[in-house]
Amino acid sequence: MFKFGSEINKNEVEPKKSKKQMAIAERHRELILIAKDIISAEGFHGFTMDKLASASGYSKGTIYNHFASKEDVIVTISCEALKTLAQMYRKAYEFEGLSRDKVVALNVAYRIFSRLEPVLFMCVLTSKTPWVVEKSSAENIEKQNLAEEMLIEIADKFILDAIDGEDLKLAPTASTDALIFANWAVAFGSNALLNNATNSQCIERIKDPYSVLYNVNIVLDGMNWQPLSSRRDYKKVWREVEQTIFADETAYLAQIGR
Amino acid sequence: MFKFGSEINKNEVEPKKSKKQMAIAERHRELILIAKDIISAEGFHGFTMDKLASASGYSKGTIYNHFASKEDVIVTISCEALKTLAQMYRKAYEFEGLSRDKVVALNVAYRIFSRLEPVLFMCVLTSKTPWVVEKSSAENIEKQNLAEEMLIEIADKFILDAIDGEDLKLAPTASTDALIFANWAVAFGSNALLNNATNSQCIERIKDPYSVLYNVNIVLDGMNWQPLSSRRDYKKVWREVEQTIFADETAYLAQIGR
DNA sequence: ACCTGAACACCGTTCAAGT
DNA sequence: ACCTGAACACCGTTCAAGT
Repeated sequence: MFKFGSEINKNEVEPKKSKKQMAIAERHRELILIAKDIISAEGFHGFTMDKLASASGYSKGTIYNHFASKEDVIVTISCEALKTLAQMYRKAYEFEGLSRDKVVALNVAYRIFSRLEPVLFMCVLTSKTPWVVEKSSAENIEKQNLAEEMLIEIADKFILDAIDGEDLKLAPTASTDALIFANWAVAFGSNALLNNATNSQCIERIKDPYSVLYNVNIVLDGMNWQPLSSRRDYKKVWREVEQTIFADETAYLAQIGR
Repeated sequence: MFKFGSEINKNEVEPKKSKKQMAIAERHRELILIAKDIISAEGFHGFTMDKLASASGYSKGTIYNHFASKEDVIVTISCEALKTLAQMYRKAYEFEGLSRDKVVALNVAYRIFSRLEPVLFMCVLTSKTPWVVEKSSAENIEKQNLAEEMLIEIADKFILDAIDGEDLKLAPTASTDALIFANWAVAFGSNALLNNATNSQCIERIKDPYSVLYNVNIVLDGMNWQPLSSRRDYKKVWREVEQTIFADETAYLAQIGR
């Protein structure tokens, strides 16, 4: 099972740290987890810097040594969320199957992530909002971009493999970036709209578990990524992915009924 | 030229109002416009209820007679934004051309809207965020849903026409809702990611004016909406739409360089 | 019935003093 | 060098008093 936080700061290139620095890094990890818990329990409005201070046992001054502002905490969580997502993408890449099956696995990963960790997903969404962007440090926004780049790099592998295996042909005017962007846009859009599905009827009617797959199929068919959805049962692939590489997560989600 | 606010409250079904009620409705319109201006000038953090009060000349108590909370103001702006967008969609529907050309027009409308009125677009995006949802009145969220339904209703016409004209075949397992959702997801996702394009490289490389069209083409090709993008120059259609029905808006955007 | 603005409570942020 | 928490400023929200 993927656990948010297990990797926080671990994969950063930071040569030889002093004991002090190690302790600070450890505290950083701790604070992010506590912040996430507060948001889970009390919502974004219930999350205050005071609560983060008292729940962690550190003073407010120390909290502000770690984060430039309240919004900075959200961006930091979002960064870590993207790293967790990257791990899941890497696992999706390991799925044994056709190149297009792997993309299905990628989208299963994204969908599971957004349901398994709604708060993290919301932090990512909220980080795209002026309310957060306006007040977060340039340095942290840069980190966020790097985390996004990392995801794009992984996504690139899926596409390059497909081109290598001749399941996909790049139009002379297109680039892999364009394809990644199309995928990203539809995945981000679908999940953002679905997770917020308050009670809009259109979305209500569409809330079946495969609606994301449906959108993905349209996009991949549009790219002419072989085999087309008319010639292969990608619902079955979706289920296979859920039951093999993401079996634990799927079982857990079924158990808590989300 | 589409002007946000010109239609505020005008198309609501509200039978015979007293003079007092008319005045209140008028003030409502006024407040929304002022709120938007403050956000434009000073950002979402610069927007405070105090400023809305003093800029409008009304007391805070009166402001709170109109809006349940600060977040409620954002949702209200978002609602009105969706109504403005609906007008633009209706105009796109009038574009003379193939059924698929009209969908291109729809997406030109959306793209123009998001550039012409970035603040409104951000209000729509921000309204999908827990920060706002948590604190807005149920009644207002309902209004937001109705505004979305209205957009969906318009979008439905584009699809039904295409089915009528046999440019598009509905798969037995699919529904028009599913197609609308796919379109909506890719449009929302593309524009959200593009408008926030801080400096992510993938997005940077892709920031040409037709990247939304590119995604739309993929989606419509995936639906097998005739004629396919390989058989028709939709860039040309996109430009035609810009230069005919949205000529004023396009000229204005070029002038201010956005 | 509607409007007002002083008053309140809460929370983000800072910084002088402490270790 | 890092930590503390009292103090400050600001802002969302309310409500008794006024018209």
